Amino acid sequence: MRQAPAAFQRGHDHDQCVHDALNAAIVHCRQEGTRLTPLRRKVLQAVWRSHVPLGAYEICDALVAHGERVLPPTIYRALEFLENNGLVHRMASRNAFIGCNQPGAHHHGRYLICSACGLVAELPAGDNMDRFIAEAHALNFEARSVRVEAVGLCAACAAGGDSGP
Amino acid sequence: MRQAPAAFQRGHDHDQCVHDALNAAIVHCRQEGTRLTPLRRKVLQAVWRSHVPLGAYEICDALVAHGERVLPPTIYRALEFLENNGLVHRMASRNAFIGCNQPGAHHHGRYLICSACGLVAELPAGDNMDRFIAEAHALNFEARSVRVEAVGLCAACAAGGDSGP
DNA sequence: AGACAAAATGTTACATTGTTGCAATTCTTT
DNA sequence: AAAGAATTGCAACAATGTAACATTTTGTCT
Ligand SMILES: [Zn+2]
Ligand SMILES: [Zn+2]
Ligand SMILES: [Zn+2]
Ligand SMILES: [Zn+2]
Repeated sequence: MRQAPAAFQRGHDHDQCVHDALNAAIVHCRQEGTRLTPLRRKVLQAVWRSHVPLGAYEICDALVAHGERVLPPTIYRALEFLENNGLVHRMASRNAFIGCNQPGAHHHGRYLICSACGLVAELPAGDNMDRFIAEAHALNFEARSVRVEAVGLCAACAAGGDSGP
Repeated sequence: MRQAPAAFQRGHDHDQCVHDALNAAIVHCRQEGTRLTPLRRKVLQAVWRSHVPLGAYEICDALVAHGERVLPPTIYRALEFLENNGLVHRMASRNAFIGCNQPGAHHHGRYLICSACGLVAELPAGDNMDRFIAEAHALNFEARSVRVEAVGLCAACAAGGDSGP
């Protein structure tokens, strides 16, 4: 069996996980010439601190808990920036946001969502995306972006495990 | 090129489309022993009248326009019933609902969503679903339901066409 | 440095979407 | 008919998302 995504590994070094994501974002924005301001960095950090997608108002609360007073419009604007720059993804089915582990603007997304603990892992794009796009094309539909969301149980929860980090 | 889904065929007999869907729902509920009450039937009809997904409040408005006074909680309950019985699907990315053309409780969903005219077509489950589930399984994730949403342009809109029904 | 323009953030007020709780009604079973 | 379950009506409310405008910060050009 292949290695489970980091989000599902209960023992993984999550501080490192967040740290690496922030560094990758800093590098990415420098390369693109976009501005990862302190506020945006804090929002991104809050999102990454959880492998369970966070809602906009939960991000507000998280920042307030860190002594930052930030209101919804500001959060939504920061999230808009982060999403446009491929640093977070919006999980529409949950009204919540998750950090992207493969920054770089627009790409198709494939997600595994545990219905028990809420953890979400993003998979790298696979060739079944291309097959689906080809299938749509045969129906005369030009697909620009494709999202696949699988809801089920992660290994820990399937094993009757406790809720995760 | 294969035949485009009915939702994307501007000339299709949409009255027939709605009529067939309602009949299929009636048969399905009779078989399952569930109750497609007048209210639920009206909600289902309102949803089917549009191949563009309707929000809950739009359904309210549609019913009011037909002389029915119905409030949100009632709509949401009817939609919950319809979704549980596989008669409508919720498009989370749009906070809206679309009729299912292949009733029968829980099945994976694959949708083509036109970003220009908003029309949505549901495709029958394909084998790329199975491949994806197998891939998830190899990562120790038990997928129970999978949704694929492709956003792009339908043939009419790609051709610079007008907005559709 | 000083002046200006652009971008980002703060703030208020509001719009939209979805839910809780309970009363009234309708359907089913005894 | 009487009791019990399911459905619907209704009022109030919670959660999510946005519009409009003021203020601050940042970058650029003299
Ligand atoms: Zn982590
Ligand atoms: Zn889990
Ligand atoms: Zn139709
Ligand atoms: Zn279209």
